[in-house]
Amino acid sequence: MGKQTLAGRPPTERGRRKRGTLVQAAREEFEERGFEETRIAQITGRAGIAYGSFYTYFDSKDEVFHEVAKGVAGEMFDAARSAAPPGTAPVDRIRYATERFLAAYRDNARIMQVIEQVSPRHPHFRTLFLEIRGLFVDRITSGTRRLQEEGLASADIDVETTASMLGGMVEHTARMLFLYGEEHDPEVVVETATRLWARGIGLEYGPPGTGSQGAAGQVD
Amino acid sequence: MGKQTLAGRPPTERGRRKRGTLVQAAREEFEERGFEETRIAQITGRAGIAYGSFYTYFDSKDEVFHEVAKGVAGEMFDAARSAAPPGTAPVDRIRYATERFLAAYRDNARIMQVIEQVSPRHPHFRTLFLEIRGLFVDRITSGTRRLQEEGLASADIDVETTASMLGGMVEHTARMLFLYGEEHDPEVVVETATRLWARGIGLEYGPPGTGSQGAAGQVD
Amino acid sequence: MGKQTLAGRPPTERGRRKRGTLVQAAREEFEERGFEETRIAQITGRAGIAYGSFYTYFDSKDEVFHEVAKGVAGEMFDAARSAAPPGTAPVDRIRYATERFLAAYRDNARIMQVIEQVSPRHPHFRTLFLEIRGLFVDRITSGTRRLQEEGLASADIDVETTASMLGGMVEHTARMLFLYGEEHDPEVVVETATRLWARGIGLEYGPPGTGSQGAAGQVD
Amino acid sequence: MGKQTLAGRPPTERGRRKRGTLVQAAREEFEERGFEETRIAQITGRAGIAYGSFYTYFDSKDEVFHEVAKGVAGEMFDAARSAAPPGTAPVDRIRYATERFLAAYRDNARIMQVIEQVSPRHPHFRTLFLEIRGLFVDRITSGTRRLQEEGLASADIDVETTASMLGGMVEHTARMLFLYGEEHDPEVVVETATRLWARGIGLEYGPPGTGSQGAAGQVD
DNA sequence: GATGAATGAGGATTCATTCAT
DNA sequence: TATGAATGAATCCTCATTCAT
Repeated sequence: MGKQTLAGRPPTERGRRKRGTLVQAAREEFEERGFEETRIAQITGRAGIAYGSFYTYFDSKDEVFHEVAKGVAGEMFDAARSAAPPGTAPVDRIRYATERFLAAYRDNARIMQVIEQVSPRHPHFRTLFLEIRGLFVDRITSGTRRLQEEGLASADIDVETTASMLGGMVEHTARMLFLYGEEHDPEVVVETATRLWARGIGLEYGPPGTGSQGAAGQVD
Repeated sequence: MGKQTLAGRPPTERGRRKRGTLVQAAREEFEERGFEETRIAQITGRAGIAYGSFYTYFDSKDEVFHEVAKGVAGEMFDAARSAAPPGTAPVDRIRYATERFLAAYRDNARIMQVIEQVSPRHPHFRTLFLEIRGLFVDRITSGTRRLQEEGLASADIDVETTASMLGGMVEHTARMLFLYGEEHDPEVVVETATRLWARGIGLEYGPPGTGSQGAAGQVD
Repeated sequence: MGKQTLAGRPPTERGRRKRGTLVQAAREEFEERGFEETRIAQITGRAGIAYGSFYTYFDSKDEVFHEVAKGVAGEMFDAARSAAPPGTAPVDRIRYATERFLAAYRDNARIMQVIEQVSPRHPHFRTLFLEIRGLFVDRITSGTRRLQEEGLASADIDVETTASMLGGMVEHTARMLFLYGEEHDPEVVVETATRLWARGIGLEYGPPGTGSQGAAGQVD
Repeated sequence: MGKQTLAGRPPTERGRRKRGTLVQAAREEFEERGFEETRIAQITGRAGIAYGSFYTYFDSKDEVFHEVAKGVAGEMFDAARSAAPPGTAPVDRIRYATERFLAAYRDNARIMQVIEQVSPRHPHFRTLFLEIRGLFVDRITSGTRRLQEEGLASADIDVETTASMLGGMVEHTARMLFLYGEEHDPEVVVETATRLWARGIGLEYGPPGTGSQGAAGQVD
């Protein structure tokens, strides 16, 4: 990939815009039909660009997909890094993280699914997919460790496994909500997740605003 | 589908056997390569049957896949229905259900993933996939309701949402374990899941064999 | 090349015939348009076979070309091996070899040219091309050596170089005749070639039938 | 061809230089890859000129090739016209012509081959190719005629055919040497060619410097 | 004039399905 | 029924040429 195409960094502003249009169009097509079923002609058609021009900006279908996936990873990473303001109570931190994750997933669920579909046969995407997930789980892991140190979370749990499962719980819920149209009251989902998470690690759960604990703990 | 082929119920014993061989071969190929990447020639090759004979038993590639999926659904349904013996303590029932689910998923994870891959564009498989999942969630729902009635589980939780999330938690864990090779001690996984589940619904969690409650409750 | 196509040895008689038809059609198209300009559709069209069926017999355009070239090489090798009957006088042997070569080249000139065209970028064909030529030159070399031993040909010539040049002379003449339509009386060409060849290696040249020497020498 | 582009005669000095650069770059690319495989982008890349500018100087890929071929023809024509100094002995003239031809061919062999490759489907190049060759053969023809008139060469040979074959012999040798890497001692090649040529037309052959004849004859 | 992006026809190959034996 | 060859639509990618800056 790369050759003499602009693949990567087009010099002109106009080129950059056009490339962006293609990436967006590609993302939408991939979301609607999956990677294999998406035709170059559909992408260029949606972008309002000539067929051949696709290859001015990308060397192959794989390459646009890489680009799309890169963007998604960026968005998800940003979401994973966002933390509640200092001084927030532990349970509220959990609630905050859950809301954040669900919001990020809502916008990216479809394309994440396509990335996952592709991943079994494309190690690169498999890795990317696991990295996105890993970042979330790591946040939960370190947050939980801190709560243990502060004596707020149970000391006898396997933090890694617990974090993996709690993260998975929220992720799976996001999938059911945004990919399979399972219907739940969003508020209830957040509260249920927060309760299961908090109680699961031994925190006293209280509904939003209760501030049932001091402001000491941190989820991430 | 159907035409004048035997698609469905071949009359002779020999035909039935051949059909079964094809379904098994198809399942293996689908697991290894996904639906799109699997070629009819690979299926017949693996089954040791002539290329053209495939169409004696099935009208299309879609049809074998239906057949494969039907089998998987059956296995998963059986697993979902299995319950701990009467008199088992609630936490042990949860543990039992978790173990059962993980075991069933281990054997079917790859093909389940393919079914899921196909589901966005094939309503039939989407439905099937949701039914399999729904059955598990329903078991959890009714089990939890019973525990509430017995005063063992928290009364203030949204049972449907909670069941969906707990089921999702275990399912997601199974995916990570069996599809993405995440490594966890199986015992720890089961115990962590059981703890999160039990505590989440307000049960007192105790390690296996503790029998921390009377034998009254039922998870399913 | 080879995969699961019949590439090489089709089992049924009917298949073999069809394959042969394709090879012949391909040869004709290659002769008319060269390798690059020949389209699969032209080959199948000429053969009266469906487009896709081409790939039942060959894995690629390259492969038919290999097949065609193999046939040509066989014909040329046969021509190179043919020798005048024992007892033929040296000059008559030269005349015989020249006639034989020209006849063989006449039938294969066009396709030989295509093989040559392709050879710069396809080592396989380059080798094949050089082997065909090499065989002719070797025959001349050994024939000339024998004549030297018998004291009929000059002893002071570099046999290898001489053979290469005499062979090239006849080959080049064949090219001009059959590829570029240069017009010469065939009889005159053969006589001129024979004279230049004979005199060049120091033989006494006499017109056909003269039998100017005893029956001792051998060109090959 | 022609339109309103400068195709042909760019007015400014700078334009002429640029055009020349392109022709040279084109020649090198054609030599390395052949006509079909050469891309406009490769030519402009090598020339260090913008892609689009190619069409400022030429109307098409064919046109640069014409230009390249024209240059080659010029060089070859010059070589063909060069003759040994007056007073050189016939055999030395032959030797001289052979050396000249080989030297000219060495520098142009690759591009000549490309011209030949293209010629079957481009009458223009076919003609050009035949003209280059024709010029050499004509020189040989007239030289031989003169030797016949002087009683030095056999009177009973068909001069046209003989000239064609002798020219072809040297040309073919050049091809083997410069295109196919056949290895021969250059001195031996020249001597062998000279001997075959001289003896073939009935001249007494003597090694270089021998000056076996008076200085009367002329090869061209 | 110079530049390099835009255009779209063209072509090799794949493969589910059909069909003749 | 069994077999495997036949079919041809479908798709990705290439690249000479055109054209807007």
